[in-house]
Amino acid sequence: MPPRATGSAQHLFVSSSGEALSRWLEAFPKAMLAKPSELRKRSAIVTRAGLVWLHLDPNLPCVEQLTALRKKIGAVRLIVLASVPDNEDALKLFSAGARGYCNAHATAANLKQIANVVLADGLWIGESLMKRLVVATTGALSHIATTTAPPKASVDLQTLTAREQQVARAVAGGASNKEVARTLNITERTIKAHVSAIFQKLGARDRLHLSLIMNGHMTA
Amino acid sequence: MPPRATGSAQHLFVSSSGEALSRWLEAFPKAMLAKPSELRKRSAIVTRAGLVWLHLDPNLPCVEQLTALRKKIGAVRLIVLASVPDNEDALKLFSAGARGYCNAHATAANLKQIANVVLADGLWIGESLMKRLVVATTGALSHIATTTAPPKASVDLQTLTAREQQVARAVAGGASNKEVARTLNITERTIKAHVSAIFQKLGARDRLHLSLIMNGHMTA
DNA sequence: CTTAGTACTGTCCTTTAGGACAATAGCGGT
DNA sequence: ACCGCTATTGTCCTAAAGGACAGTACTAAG
Repeated sequence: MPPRATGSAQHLFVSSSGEALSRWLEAFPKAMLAKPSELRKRSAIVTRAGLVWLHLDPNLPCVEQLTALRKKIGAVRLIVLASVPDNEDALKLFSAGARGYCNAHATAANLKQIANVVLADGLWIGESLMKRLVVATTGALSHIATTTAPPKASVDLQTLTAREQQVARAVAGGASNKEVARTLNITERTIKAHVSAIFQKLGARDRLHLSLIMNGHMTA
Repeated sequence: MPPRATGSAQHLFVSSSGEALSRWLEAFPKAMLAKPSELRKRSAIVTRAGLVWLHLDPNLPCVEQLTALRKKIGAVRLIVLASVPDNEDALKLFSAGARGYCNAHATAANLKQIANVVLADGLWIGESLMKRLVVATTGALSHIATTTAPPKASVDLQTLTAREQQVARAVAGGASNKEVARTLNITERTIKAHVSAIFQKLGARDRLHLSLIMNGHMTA
């Protein structure tokens, strides 16, 4: 069976606030919204061809939220959106049947990518968690210092020009536009231009997201 | 970036016998074949846009086969094909950096599906293993999670109050003040107060620095 | 020569961030 | 009851950030 296209799938966003982040609707304009409390019985809102996105309430235990939701909607593919991502939570949620776990502030492009993976019966694990899994045994089995080297190289910085990469590194490292401008001996305005281009190419919405992306805490 | 199509990706099958099962070539006619012994240096045969399929030799320890291969080909997406699938092995291999694990006798359609998932940065886990994850409460994965020491040795988050830690993690994860306010159901002004306190305590000068500090990219 | 890409700079404008200064309310300990 | 810590919110203000348009100059490829 060919993987279904993202666009044709039904999407249901479940959030305790009942409202969606703009990026969600940007990714899936025809998505439905609901509060956990609104989902009474086994409402067959979402079929097997769709996805359910659960936006975690940070004030409640995560696993309980998921299991409660599954009792109502049944065994559909479920992706968890966390405003405050946490690796421990992620593992529990996967054990509880989640097929994906990601930052609630992920970009629209990111959400689509995740949807594609999960719709194809894949599992989506964030970069950070994946890295911990990798480090887990490579560190335990052998104390080869090879793990120290590559914390980066996680994004296609290839799409950035040399100058843009230079700026991107500085910004991701915590420099302000003014600082970058001084060190490169060009105008702050120019830095802004580069930064905007970088955002565009990498799909970051601000410098903090850029930092997260370049440091492997978020997929571009 | 849109997920690459399966057909356009490079595929390299690594098998100790040096020959491929017919299904592999049926799925990817243009795939390359190689023995592990033939791959000497860091041959850049397969780029980031491709996939490497490692057919495990049942007579050798699986993790070693994978790590040996990774030393030669670098950090590419790698899928393990096992003639005799084993859940224990699968977990180890995922920890060692595999992005997929499946039966070597999988159908061509299956292989394509797996390729799609992994090429979209997803993770492929077999049905059996997935079931175990769902059932497991204190399985190997959670063991890894708890035993894997924080690779960043978090800062003195102790100095932060519970609420501040909550806010700090959200901010460090890329959320704006407004977003944090909404998820916590309090005013943006209050978030600012917390954020200012966090900066004070951790010695961060802005939210990006806070992110760097909390993610272990900065020692402060 | 023309076209595309890159680097650089400008102005105008809106939104966010973050600090300064201050206030109210709850909670636990002495 | 008083004190200290925490959570909450307020206003005023300055400085960054980031988008919207736009324009010039240089270079490499066609």
